[in-house]
Amino acid sequence: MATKKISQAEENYLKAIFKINEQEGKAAGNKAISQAMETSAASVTDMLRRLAKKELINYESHKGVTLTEKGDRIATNLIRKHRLWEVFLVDKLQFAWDEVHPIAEELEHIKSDKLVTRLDEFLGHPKFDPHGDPIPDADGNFAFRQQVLLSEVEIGKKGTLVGVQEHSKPFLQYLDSLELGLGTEVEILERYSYDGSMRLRINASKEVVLSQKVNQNLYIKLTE
Amino acid sequence: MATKKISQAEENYLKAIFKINEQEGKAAGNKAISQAMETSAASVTDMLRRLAKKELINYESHKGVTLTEKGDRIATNLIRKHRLWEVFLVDKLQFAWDEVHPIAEELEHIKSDKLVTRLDEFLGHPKFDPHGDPIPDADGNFAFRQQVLLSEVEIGKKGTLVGVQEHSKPFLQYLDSLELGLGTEVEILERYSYDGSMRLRINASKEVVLSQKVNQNLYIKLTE
DNA sequence: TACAATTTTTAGACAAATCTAAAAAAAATA
DNA sequence: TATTTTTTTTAGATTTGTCTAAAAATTGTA
Ligand SMILES: [Mn+2]
Ligand SMILES: [Mn+2]
Ligand SMILES: [Mn+2]
Ligand SMILES: [Mn+2]
Repeated sequence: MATKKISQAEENYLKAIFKINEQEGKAAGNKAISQAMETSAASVTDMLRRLAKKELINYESHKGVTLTEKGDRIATNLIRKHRLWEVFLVDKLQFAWDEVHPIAEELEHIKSDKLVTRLDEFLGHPKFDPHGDPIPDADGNFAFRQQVLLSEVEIGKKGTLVGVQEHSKPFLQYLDSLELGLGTEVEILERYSYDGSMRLRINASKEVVLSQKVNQNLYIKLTE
Repeated sequence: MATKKISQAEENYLKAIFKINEQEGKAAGNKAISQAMETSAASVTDMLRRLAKKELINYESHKGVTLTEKGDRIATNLIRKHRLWEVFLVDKLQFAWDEVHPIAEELEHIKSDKLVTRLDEFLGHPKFDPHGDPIPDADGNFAFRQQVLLSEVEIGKKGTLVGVQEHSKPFLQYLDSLELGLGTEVEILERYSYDGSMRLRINASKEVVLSQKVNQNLYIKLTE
């Protein structure tokens, strides 16, 4: 019954399964996992068997996997650690939001509950990470925030940029070049139905035009 | 020529070899390494072959090992990271000096030069860690400090506690219970030749008696 | 429903890091 | 120097995490 040791590789799989379950709203297939982990399908089958033996996932051949309660707790805690470290890197060490992910990918595996507690405290119990993603609390509860994709917002409305759907370096750097970041105020001026692009005023001054690809990846919190 | 990837296990061996070389002032034997790493002698032989193939150590069967320049650079950088993280844990997250070692043992393996640079800056370029051990700079140079073992100090002399030889949790906790920490002022009042114990005044007030075992593990910087 | 495409599993291998038991080499000692 | 003790290496296994190629199962489509 003693909780067996969980390797870094196993932890990464659990996190990947958690995210696929969340995004697709259903059991994660071998294919999706192998893509997320950038490994072969055969490796995934091997690992799923190991995780099932440790009772971290619910697994039946050819049926896709979900996390057990134990697996869910571990995955949620990893996400908590990952996002707290990202906040540390940006807020305390002045990293840019496009450079923190790979470092947090390593830091999330440091095993010390006290470290997480103290870090959370040190950072002032942040509720969202540098990309606007919610940081689960110690019990695994994610903060909820009312938000809409920019692509869904009507003309004339105003709001604040609170999150990004995409996390890639090129995307984040493109936003930087437009001076768009979390907290930026936006007002929708126009929408071009031809290609789904939109014209906005940002921070009550400059105007920018965003392609559909971009405005489908930005989360806005509407003003009132 | 491209620097091959170095595993966490390999890094830990390099650090152990560095420390044995330093402490014993000569090539590290298989036995000493296996004790430091808490592994079998056979595992050490295996690993030494791997490290030699990667040109990180100078190794000839039955002759003991030393680090190559490459190996030395890696070991020194690990020590730098380990000690910087210990400072972070104590100074920023309020950990006690007896709890940080195992966590730093994991944190030292995070691979990002920028992270080390930024952390060092954030901490104000500390020269010594929470145990008084010198933190090598980015070029691998260790700060030097004039210090003596308490057991060598003559009666009547005064000084400041600047370092500990032993790092074990029980030892550090015992010092805490005596209210002895880095920076504590000590004055040598008496030395009992029978068992090598010493009577001291600390911080110009309380008196304590320390056994030889203790006073052979404390480094003092003499006043003047 | 039958065939084709896709997904998943199996079989067989490999590198890394470890182990135990036994053999070989070096060091200590009588 | 000869013998004993200690250290180091070898031999042979094991676990973890990965791979490729091929087989089996499932899903999609004509
Ligand atoms: Mn990770
Ligand atoms: Mn993030
Ligand atoms: Mn370590
Ligand atoms: Mn230390």
